[in-house]
Amino acid sequence: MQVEPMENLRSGCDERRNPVPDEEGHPTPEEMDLRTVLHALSDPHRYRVIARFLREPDGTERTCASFQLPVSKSTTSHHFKVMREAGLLRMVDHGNSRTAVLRRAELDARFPGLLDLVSKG
Amino acid sequence: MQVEPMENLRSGCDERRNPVPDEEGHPTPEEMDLRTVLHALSDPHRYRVIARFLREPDGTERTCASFQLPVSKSTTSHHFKVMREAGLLRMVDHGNSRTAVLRRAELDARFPGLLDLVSKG
DNA sequence: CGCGAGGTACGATGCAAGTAGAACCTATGG
DNA sequence: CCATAGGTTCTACTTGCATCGTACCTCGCG
Repeated sequence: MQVEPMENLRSGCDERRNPVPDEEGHPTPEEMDLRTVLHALSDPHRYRVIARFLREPDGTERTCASFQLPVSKSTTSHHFKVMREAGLLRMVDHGNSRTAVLRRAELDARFPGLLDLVSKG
Repeated sequence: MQVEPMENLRSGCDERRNPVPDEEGHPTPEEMDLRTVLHALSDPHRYRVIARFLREPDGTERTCASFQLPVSKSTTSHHFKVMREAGLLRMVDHGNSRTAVLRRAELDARFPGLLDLVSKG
């Protein structure tokens, strides 16, 4: 149950098994709303997830369960849905499980400095 | 009975810079918490107030009522209290009324880039 | 001196959001 | 082929928060 890096580097049209990312509720950078992102980050559990992603190399994939949030499985899923719909995370289907990836480059381009604030926290 | 007679600090009505931040519940930059600030900004009304401040010259003072938020007087006061306690605004006593000032320089130093995001919004 | 304007404090209320349990889904692996 | 792991969805509960009305405060001004 360890985290495999998998080297999922989104270079150009890198698509694993998920041809259309937007169909799963991922907003494009233009669709991202700052207030929605701020609200997503204002929750302690979600903030912690993003902060932890920021301490790891770019492109790191992690399962929702690997964060071991002190909440139930369904609540964890809810929080990841909020972050996904805000544009913070991208969910990648891996068959058996799904992993989350911080949309770092897109967020840095859309909201410059925001992730830096979180990483400095 | 419920109102503590805090010492009256205004020796001059046109006193702009308040040298003592903590007396009225203003956090120091070190006391500011990013999550608290993000939560304060995630509300549409509060976001609008900050965004409007950012369109005006630095140091601009405005009364709470001047924003004409589509909410009641007590709700407006509540929102300004949230922003004040988060560190976004500084309330300045002017005897008859009070004005709010965006703590721009302090926020820029404490959370670099945050206000820029709001102004680009 | 009382009145009004601008704000704050408090209690109540209604809705949004966090939370959990249970049922369900999908792919992997024995 | 079923058991299991990891996630999602549904429903329900509960907490938090925005909202409002009311009461009250503090000036400044008739």
